[in-house]
Amino acid sequence: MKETFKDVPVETRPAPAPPAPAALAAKVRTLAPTMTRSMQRVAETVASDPAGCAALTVTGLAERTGTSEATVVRTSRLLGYPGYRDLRLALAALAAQQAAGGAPAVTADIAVDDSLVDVVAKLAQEEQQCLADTAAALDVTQLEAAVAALAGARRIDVYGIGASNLVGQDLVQKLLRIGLIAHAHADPHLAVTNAVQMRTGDVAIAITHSGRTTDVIEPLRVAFDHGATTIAITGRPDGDIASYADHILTTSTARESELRPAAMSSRTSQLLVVDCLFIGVAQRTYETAAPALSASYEALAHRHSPRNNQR
Amino acid sequence: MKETFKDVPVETRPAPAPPAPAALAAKVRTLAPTMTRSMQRVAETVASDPAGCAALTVTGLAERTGTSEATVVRTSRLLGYPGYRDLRLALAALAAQQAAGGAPAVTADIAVDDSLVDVVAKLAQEEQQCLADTAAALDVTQLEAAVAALAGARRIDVYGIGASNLVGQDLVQKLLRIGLIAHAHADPHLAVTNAVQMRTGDVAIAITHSGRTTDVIEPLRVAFDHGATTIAITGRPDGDIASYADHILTTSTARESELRPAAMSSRTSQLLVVDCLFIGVAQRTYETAAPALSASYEALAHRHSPRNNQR
DNA sequence: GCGGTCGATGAAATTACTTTTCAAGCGTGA
DNA sequence: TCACGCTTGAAAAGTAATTTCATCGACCGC
Repeated sequence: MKETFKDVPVETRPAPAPPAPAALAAKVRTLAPTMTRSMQRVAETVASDPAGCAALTVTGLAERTGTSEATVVRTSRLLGYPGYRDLRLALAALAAQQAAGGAPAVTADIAVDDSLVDVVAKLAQEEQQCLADTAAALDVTQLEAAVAALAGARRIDVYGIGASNLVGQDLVQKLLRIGLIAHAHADPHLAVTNAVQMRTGDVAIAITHSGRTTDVIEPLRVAFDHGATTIAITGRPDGDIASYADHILTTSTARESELRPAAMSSRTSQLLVVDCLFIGVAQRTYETAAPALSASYEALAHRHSPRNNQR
Repeated sequence: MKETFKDVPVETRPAPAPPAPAALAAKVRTLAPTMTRSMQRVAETVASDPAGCAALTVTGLAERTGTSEATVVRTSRLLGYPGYRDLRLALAALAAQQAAGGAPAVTADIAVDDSLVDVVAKLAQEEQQCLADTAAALDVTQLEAAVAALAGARRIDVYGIGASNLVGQDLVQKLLRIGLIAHAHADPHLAVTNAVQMRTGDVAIAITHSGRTTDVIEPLRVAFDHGATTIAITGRPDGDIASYADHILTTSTARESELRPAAMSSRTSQLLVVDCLFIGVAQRTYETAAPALSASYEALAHRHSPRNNQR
């Protein structure tokens, strides 16, 4: 593990510094005059194409520069490294830095003629931003209240339409896993019909990005009127839905473009909120949640083909 | 753009993928389950301290991880590098990138007694990481092929169970919006029944995190046998499902804790992949997709309560 | 101009590191 | 319990890096 501190050769240069990472080009220029011709060739090659040289062995680089291995090693020493091996590592690092610096953050909208590589990068970037925004904007007090209500709920109904319905189903799947009684409703009529049954001690959750989806507001209102605790997960805390929600969890809204419907970012945001709700509830009902979680995991085991899988 | 040709003749690896620079952490997590214990130790060490490991020789790293040189080399291979030497270079590059990027990203597991503030922060952080990992590890070539298949598909069937089913539904909702014919199947029997109808020109997509969910593999196999183009979205590209998939899109795997089932990160990852697929398809069918998108938006307008709505 | 000295240089020897091989160990399922 | 197969590290084999050393050529004094 110790580094080789072999006799520092003739090294009269002022290079007591640890091997430089990015200052390599500068060092080459500084030291060039003191170098012999062959060494200059090596140094120059290395400085002009770090990435390419990093892929080469001593022999390879010697060949490419038309010199010998010994010369390459000597040059490495002169540049401040213990040997070529270390110069090579520094070269790889430098190349990575250059590559990273060269690729500026992608913030532009996704365009029709973007390459798939760009699409992947931009989508990931935007969804990450969306998560960060959501986390920052989430009102923990409201979340706390919502979690408390859920943890003690006799029955939980979730209303959502379209993409929001999927989020609702996700939440319901999770809640069921920890032994709570939850239902997701997609059909507005059935949702209202069921909402009539809700009463104090029950919890109704409405998920709507716009905060104005009547098909979702209506059942929440009914549940609210019947005394259930109501929670709204929406991007518009000032929307119509606010009137009937005891607790409001705000999701973030990213700008949407033609190709990127708002559904995408709202979904990401909603899912984070839903996950937070779930974890919060699981924490508060840990005594029953933990065994329920492992039980549901066990129950699924036979659904997988048996394979060698040590873990 | 110049590559070293020296390793071309060897090529015993079925992995034409060039060793990834930044996707290393993601790769470690994705492949961790398939690794043996000692290899996991090595992979973990390497992923958690690239800079430190880059300074070590095989022997040094073997010592540090309490394993042997052979194991280190084996791990390097598994991660997609020709040998340790190249892994080391990648490590140096990664360290440089990290140093430049700055963000160290501390991620502790979510604990039972974490406050909700912590829960929100940790969840957001983990899901962001998951997105970044997925984007880094996604094989764009495979994605390209999958998009091409979808864009020209006569009919698209999506198979998924549980949380993966929701992802499938999300994809289907989006595809329907741009005028494609898509169905999501949750019932395994119906899925197989429908899969029998598939033929050349149709596309079947299976979504399973484990890659071993028989209820999902079976319909994909049937569709595959009937000549449909098959796509697998899975966290285990080496799973059973690979045999019946023309194109494999790999999702990333975050470590799961008791409170945070794998379903959470796999869902995030799957959704990103699905979004990429969708955008890709929308780009390629822009002529028809754009009007379809605005049409579906218009159609929903009356479902919202009329309100002053600036946007 | 000639011989000597000295630095530069690469070939070859040496050493350090990497990779491969192989047999022992260990868990698993019959 | 045994046999099988996978995991694993020790050591052999191989490869790359470093050092040594002899050669070469240039410069300089004689």
